[in-house]
Parts: sequence; structure tokens; C-alpha cells
Amino acid sequence: MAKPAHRSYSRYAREAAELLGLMIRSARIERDFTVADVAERAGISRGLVHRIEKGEMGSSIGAAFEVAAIVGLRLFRAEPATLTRHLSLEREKLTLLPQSVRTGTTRVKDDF
Amino acid sequence: MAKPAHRSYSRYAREAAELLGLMIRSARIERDFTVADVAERAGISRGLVHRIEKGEMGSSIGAAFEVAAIVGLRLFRAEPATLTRHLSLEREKLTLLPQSVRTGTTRVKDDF
DNA sequence: CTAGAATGATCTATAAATAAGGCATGGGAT
DNA sequence: ATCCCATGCCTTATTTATAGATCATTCTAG
Repeated sequence: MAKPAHRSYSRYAREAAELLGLMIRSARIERDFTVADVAERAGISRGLVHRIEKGEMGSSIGAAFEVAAIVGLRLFRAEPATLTRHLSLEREKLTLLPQSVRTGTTRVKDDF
Repeated sequence: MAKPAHRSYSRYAREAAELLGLMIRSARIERDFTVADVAERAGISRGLVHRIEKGEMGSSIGAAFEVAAIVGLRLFRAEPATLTRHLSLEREKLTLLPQSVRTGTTRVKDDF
């Protein structure tokens, strides 16, 4: 069962989503794309593009990032090629970290 | 009717989602949080946190950004306060742009 | 090596997101 | 001012994501 109703979000998360939406809208307008244009290109509905631009928390990551890509918005301040490189670096970084987190023992921080 | 099936995404969008997931996982491990910890704090299921970290395109913006906030990941390379300021600036910027895009006439670019 | 725990994956119901269409409004061009 | 079209916002049917539980696997600590 999925019990939820209306979820609560932190201010940071809400503002991040709203900022993403506004940046998408700016980029879209600067490129002279209509909402319908972007929707068709992304293969999603006009309404969804609209909701993404409004920063609604329910829209999917896939749809939002696809729209961002279409309007030329650079996620993570990175060009496509740079993004790929960041990805490789992050993958490497993760191999150096423990693959599971030990929680019960709080030893690392306060065992002195 | 919603007709879709499996959507296709651009490489850029897919890599951005994967990168976000990996960065979340790195931040979580560095902070010694377990997946279950983060799920409880975010008010979502353990499975969803896992899918977000895998960069699956279907997860919601709200859940992903909330998790990012919890593990201390800075979205858009901005601290919370900075993010709020960026948001204000972006709002202002948008008031200066046209509120609807004229598409039919291709005049702007090639009318010389 | 063993034990315990975290992770990863799968399944079912339920909740939520999405598509599609229509309609009202407002902005922009003429 | 007028017309046209993009935008914004509903509603409904359908698809999809999510919760929650369970089980297998992999990691870590001892």
C-alpha cells in the first residue's frame, strides 16, 4: 500500500525545483521555443512542460532533465562532454568509498 | 488517454540523472547515512532512495531534491541562502523576457 | 570464517503523475 | 483596438510511480 497524501518538502528542495523550472523557462524563451514545441520534441504533453517550468515537485526527473537538455540548459554547470567526464570521475570516486554504511556502531567519530 | 510506453531520453538527460544519483550516494556515504536513514528522514521508501541513487528517470523531482538536501548535496553549486538569491534573480530576469513566444513568424533571426 | 547488517531486487495494491482535450485569458503583433 | 496564438488551468481515462513487505546478495566488522 502506498499511504501518503500530501508530502512535505524542505525549503531548499522546493526552491531548487522552482529555480530549475525558471531557468528552463528562461532558456526556452531565449531560444524562441513555445511550450508546445518543447513538449513535442521531448515527447511529453504540453501540460507537463508547464508543470516542470512551475517547479512542481511531482514531475519526473526524466521529463525535467530532458526538457532542460532540449532548451540548452546546462545541468550542473557542465557542457555535455564535461558532464560525461564528471560522471566517470564520480563513478571512480564511489569505488573508493565503502559500499555499505555501518550505522549501529558510532565508532568513527567519537571513539577517543 | 495516456498512450506512452517506454520513453526515450537523450544521453545528456540520462547522464545528468545518473550523475545526480551518484553524487547523492557519495554524499550519503560520506555522512555515514544508511539508505534507510535517508528514506525515513525524507519520508519516502527505501526502494525509492535506491532508485534515485541509480539515476532512474521515473523518480520525482521532489523526492530526488529532498534526498539531495538531506545528504547535504548542494544543487546548482549553491548554498541554501545563495539558492534563494538565485531564485529571486531568476524571477526578475523572467519579468524582462516576453511572456509568450511568437513562433509563426521567423522574423527575428533572418530578416536582413 | 562467521554473523549481522545494509544493500539490491522483486511483487502487489494503491496513490499519483501523465496525456489528451477543451476552454478562458492574456500577450504580442499588426 | 483587434486578432491570433501561446499560455494557463481544468477534467477524465490511463499509465506509471510508490509504499511496503519479503527475499537474495554483498559488504563489514569481529
